[in-house]
Amino acid sequence: MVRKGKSYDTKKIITQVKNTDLVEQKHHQIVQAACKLFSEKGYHKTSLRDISRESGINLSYIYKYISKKDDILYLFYQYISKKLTSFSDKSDDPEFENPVEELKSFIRGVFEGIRSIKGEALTMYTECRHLEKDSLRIVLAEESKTVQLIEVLIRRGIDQGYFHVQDSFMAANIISYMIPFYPLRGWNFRDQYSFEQIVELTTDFILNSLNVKEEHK
Amino acid sequence: MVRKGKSYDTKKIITQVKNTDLVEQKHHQIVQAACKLFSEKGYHKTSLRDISRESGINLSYIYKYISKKDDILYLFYQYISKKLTSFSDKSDDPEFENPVEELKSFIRGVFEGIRSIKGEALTMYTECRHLEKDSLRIVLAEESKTVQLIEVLIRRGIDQGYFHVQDSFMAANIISYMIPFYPLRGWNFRDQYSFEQIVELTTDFILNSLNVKEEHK
Amino acid sequence: MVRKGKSYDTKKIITQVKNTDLVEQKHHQIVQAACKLFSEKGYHKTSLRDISRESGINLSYIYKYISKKDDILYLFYQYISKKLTSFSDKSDDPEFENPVEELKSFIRGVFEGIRSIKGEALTMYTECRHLEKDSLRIVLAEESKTVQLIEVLIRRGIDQGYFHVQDSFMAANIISYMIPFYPLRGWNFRDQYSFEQIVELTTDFILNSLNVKEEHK
Amino acid sequence: MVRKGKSYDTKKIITQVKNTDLVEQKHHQIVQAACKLFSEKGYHKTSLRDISRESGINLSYIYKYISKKDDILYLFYQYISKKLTSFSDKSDDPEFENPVEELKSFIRGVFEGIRSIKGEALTMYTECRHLEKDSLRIVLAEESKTVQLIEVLIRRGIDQGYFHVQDSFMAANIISYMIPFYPLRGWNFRDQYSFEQIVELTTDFILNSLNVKEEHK
DNA sequence: CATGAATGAGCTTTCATTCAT
DNA sequence: AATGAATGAAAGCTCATTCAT
Repeated sequence: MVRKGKSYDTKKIITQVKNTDLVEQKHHQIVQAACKLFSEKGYHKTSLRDISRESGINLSYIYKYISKKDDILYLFYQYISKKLTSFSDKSDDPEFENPVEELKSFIRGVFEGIRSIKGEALTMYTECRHLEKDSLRIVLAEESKTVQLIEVLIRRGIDQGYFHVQDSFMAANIISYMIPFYPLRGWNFRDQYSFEQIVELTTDFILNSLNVKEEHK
Repeated sequence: MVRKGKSYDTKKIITQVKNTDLVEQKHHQIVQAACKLFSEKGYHKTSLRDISRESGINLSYIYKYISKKDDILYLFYQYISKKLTSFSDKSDDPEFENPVEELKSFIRGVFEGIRSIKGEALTMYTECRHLEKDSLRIVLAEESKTVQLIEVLIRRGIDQGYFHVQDSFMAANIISYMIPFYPLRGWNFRDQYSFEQIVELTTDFILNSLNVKEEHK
Repeated sequence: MVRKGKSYDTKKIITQVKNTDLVEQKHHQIVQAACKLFSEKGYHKTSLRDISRESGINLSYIYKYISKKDDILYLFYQYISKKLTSFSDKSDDPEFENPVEELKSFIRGVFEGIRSIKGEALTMYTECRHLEKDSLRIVLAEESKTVQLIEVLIRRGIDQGYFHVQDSFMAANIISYMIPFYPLRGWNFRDQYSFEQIVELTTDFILNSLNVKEEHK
Repeated sequence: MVRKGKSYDTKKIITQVKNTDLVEQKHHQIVQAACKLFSEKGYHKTSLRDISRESGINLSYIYKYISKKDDILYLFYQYISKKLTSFSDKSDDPEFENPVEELKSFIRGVFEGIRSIKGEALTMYTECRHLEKDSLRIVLAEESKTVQLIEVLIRRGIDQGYFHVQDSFMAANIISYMIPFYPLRGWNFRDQYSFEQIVELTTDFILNSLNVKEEHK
């Protein structure tokens, strides 16, 4: 039951500079600065002057590569989204023994990935409501894709008799919602568990919820 | 294993007016306005002028009851926190048949509660990082209390043989993390499931994860 | 043939301060500054900082009394318009011997008036195209009124046999167009004629154009 | 009484490129763009970027042909001035029956001419005060020439007994001031008169003011 | 001859906050 | 207790202009 088949377009940011390579490079510089600053003080408290200073690009010149501040937030999201997607996209990986293994690998992958960008991830989940309508839709669509990916995996697991759940789509939603658990809730237990333990416990929690038999874990 | 024994102090907001009743009343007015405005446009885009207008309290006069804008964010959190706590605090409820029933009732309670303040809840989870260090610590401590509450419940369930989990504290953390699932992720499925269904499916997911036997559900 | 009977509304400038007297006083201060600065360097080259400095009103505070820079241009026009109207409005004057005398008095009145605000008058005729649509309409309507006033005078003159022209409305337009002749073209002859001479010669020119007989002049 | 014998120098715009033909060609391109843009939004609201885009000349490259933005305004004036002059310069025309006919033809000529460049004409009269001192002097000198031309015509008419005025120079000034009557005041009657009517009525007005006898009109 | 990269200065506007009454 | 007047600082954005190739 894979729902939603919308086309997930990417919004093009209007730049005055045509040279695509350059644009990409500058955008990268800007995003790097944004990552740091947004993580430190959030989107609203980060001024374009801050970004200019941090990125080393002259304030007015930044406007050759974006057309408004909001574009930077979107750029930031694009960048983080891509990273997140790369963590969960294991299409090129070796075949898995079974869906349980695959899910475990998936969870570990995204947890490790998201841990590597902890600050940014927090920012991401925290500032997304300030995206413009357009950008927000695109970002959410991206998230939707992850949910679909998980659902496919779950359905396969169900078909093969490993998972037992009432509703694969809702399960997928919940699991995808678990992804930023570590950066968002870490503060409450980070000093009591190692990262390894957290992954393990969370994975166990999820597998249980999918009614995976003990012997398949 | 109930960890953390910190004293959860409440930060006193420095006011120029001493009459406690009055302070409380004005704070209430301010928070009411804040709730509406923060939900609409977020903390940063809400100006004190907006709050003054919405609350009907003269702009300068507001400063008799707070000392900086951040105080209002904190006030807002205090208010929402209390609401959230009230949803989960069932100490005065009738005895439950068993921990499973109790957990189910708890989940339903908080889901319904949080649904009733959807806008504010979203704001809460989204703007909390902009609290000042002090305020943030207090708010997080409040959250911690909920986790503890859940953990107690889980441990009771384990003792009575209903739940089977490796680590009750982590389980409690995850479950508490699930609380704002509905307002935060609703956008992806709100049009496909009724609220009832969502509660049911989520509950089922959680009970599974706690290895509740089918006959006890 | 008095055409155009539109209602000439005045646009209210949106201020945050309610006290009408104060608003009027501050507006006056602002306009005084604007008069000077606009005359010196025109509307666009005058910054709000300039106006703040010149008027002695704090930059941000100015915005309590206007809502955008354009408002100041409009305020300036209102002010000058009123002055101009006062020059041409001789309704309270003693009865004139005949329309010729009345016209002569009118011309002298506006010439003297406009001369007294020379700098501003120039600015007025020069920057009006930068008014917003709304404001422009109002200002032009004001001008229209002057034309009507003149037309009435001419028609009376025609009826009484003093003037002889094909089209009173067009004549009125031309005469009204002559009003800023002195400030706009003065540069070409100001050093060769006294103000008196200019008034006299222009008046003569106009009376001729209306075919006033030599004995009536 | 032809006064003013100043030498009407043309200000040379300092260009980095020496090739005169090229300079002229580029200047032409620039002016074409300026005409359009100034008419649309005025001098100050037109940026060099706009001009670059409209003219198709690279922004930095424009600076090889001018040295500051003001130069473009001056270029614009030169261009329009030349056009205006061409409208009034009928030296190569067939001989006229008499000065009345000549004046009538002159008026019609400039009215038609100015009508053909209405937008630019309005801009011209509206933005001229923003010219730099130097440029302004030159432009005004150019206008002075027109006045002289008219004065010569009037004096001839006086000598031949067609016109009767006190002061030919002032009359010439007034008539020259009438030239932009149509573009500047058109808004007040353009929908009530045809262009033909306006020319006719204005001409009549002027002839009257010069005391031309009815039989000579 | 022609272009893209880059900059400094400045503009309008908004805001949190304080002062005086 | 309550209000209106007033301010300094900064934000987002645009522009004329220059540099380097």
